[in-house]
Amino acid sequence: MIDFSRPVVELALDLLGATVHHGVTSGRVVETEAYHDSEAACHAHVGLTPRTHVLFGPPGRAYVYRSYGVHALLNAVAEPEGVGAAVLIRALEPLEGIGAMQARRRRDRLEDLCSGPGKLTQALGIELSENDTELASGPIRIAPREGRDPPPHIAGRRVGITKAVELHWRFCERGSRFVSKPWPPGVARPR
DNA sequence: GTATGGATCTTCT
DNA sequence: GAAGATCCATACA
Repeated sequence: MIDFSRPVVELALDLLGATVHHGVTSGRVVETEAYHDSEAACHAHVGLTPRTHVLFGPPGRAYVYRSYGVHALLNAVAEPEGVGAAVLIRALEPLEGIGAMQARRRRDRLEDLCSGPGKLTQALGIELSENDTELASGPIRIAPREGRDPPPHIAGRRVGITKAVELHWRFCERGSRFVSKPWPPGVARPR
C-alpha cells in the first residue's frame, strides 16, 4: 500500500512508477509535482475554503479540479488530515485501454495521450465528479510500483505557476518519452 | 521549429 | 472583474 500520509515531497517521489487505474485504462506515473499549504503556489495556501477542504482532508483521496475553465487535473491528497497538501499527477505512460485513450483524446501517438495533467484525465476519462473519492476503493485507483526505490528521476521547477517557482518539487522519470513539456531550464531533455 | 491567443469556469476581490 | 497547477490551432520563421 502507498502511505499517502507521508510528507508530500516524499509521496511525489513514491508515486513515480506507480500505476493509475480508471475503468479499462491505466498508466504508469512518470511525472509528479508536490504542493503544500506552506507555499504560495498551492491552492490550500489561502486556507480552508469550499474548494480546498479536500486538500485539508484525510490523505489518500483524489483532489480533482477544473483548470483554466477547460481541463480536469488529478491530485492525490497527502499528509495527515489538517495539512493542505497534494501531489499533482502530471504525466503517465499509457499501459492498458490504449484504444479507449486514443478515442477520447482523438490522437493516435502514445506520446500524445497522457503527456500533461489535462491530457491524462481526458485519456482516462476522469471527471470532476470524482473529486474527494478514495484512491484505495473509489473509481480512481493508484497501485504502488514494484520495488522499494523510486526509478531514476530528475527534480526541477514546477510548471505553469508564478509563485514559489524556486522550489524544485517537480519530479520526472529520467529518460521517459511520456513526460510533459516544457522541461525546466537547465535540465537536458532525455530522448 | 517557436510564438500567440482562444476556449471556458471556479474562486476570490 | 481578474487570474489560473492547460491544451490546441493557427501564424509565422
